Amino acid sequence: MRPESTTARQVRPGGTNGESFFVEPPAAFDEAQEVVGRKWHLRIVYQLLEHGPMGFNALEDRVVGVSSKMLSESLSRLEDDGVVDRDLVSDQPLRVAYSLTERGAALEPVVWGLLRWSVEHGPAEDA
Amino acid sequence: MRPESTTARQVRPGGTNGESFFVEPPAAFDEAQEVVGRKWHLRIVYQLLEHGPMGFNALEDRVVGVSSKMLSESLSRLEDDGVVDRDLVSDQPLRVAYSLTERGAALEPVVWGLLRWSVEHGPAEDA
DNA sequence: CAGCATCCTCTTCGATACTG
DNA sequence: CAGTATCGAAGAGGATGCTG
Repeated sequence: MRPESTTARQVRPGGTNGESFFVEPPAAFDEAQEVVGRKWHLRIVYQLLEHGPMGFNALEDRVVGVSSKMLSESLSRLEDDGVVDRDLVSDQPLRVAYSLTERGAALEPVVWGLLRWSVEHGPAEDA
Repeated sequence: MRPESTTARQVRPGGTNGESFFVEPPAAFDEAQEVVGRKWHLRIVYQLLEHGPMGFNALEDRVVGVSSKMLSESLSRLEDDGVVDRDLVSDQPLRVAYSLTERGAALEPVVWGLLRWSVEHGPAEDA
């Protein structure tokens, strides 16, 4: 499960885990949280993974509880982050299609991992 | 990669994905985000995964940038969420050890998945 | 259909200082 | 060593209403 074969950048400084104190790559967590830490992002990605490209209102229907403002804002951010693509389908009537980029689609294992975790290791019953 | 064999609860209502519009389980995302959505949680879990149980100050040193206040607050939450355990090691001098619960350790694939994703599908160069 | 503008509130996080 | 108290700034997110 460990990313032994990293391509772009490295997670670990070296192969060995000596006494010499190495730290996590803070930037990696920041990037991850930009996507995974915001309330609607993961839910949007999930819907696009499951059902493929769709329009604004289709998303609004499927992403339970989202308002048009939050959906719009989230989609803009996800676009900026290179996770979703927005394509103009037609002008009259106005129709757009949101889809996942390659970067976005690459989130699939993460989304499923998270869902699996929630399902299999439910909330702590005690508190 | 899909959670075909769920034990506790179900992600999908049925086996079939008909026209009849099913939605994601909102609660699952909420739980996930309680852990993954807060700034320090994932970084703390990461350190405990990598280095095993450790004390408060060891964590403070390893989790780059965290203050004692945020670390304390985060650990309390993670304890409440059943992700980390706090064990009193000795009274004089005061020593505690934080470790992952089973639920916490089960986050390993998610943490690695997220890190892999950041590393392999780096930030969008364009914007 | 596919959004944006405003306003408002609640939470999160950081800085700083202090305690058993 | 292992935390807590207090303060303040920033941002996320919701409600509502309007636009091309």
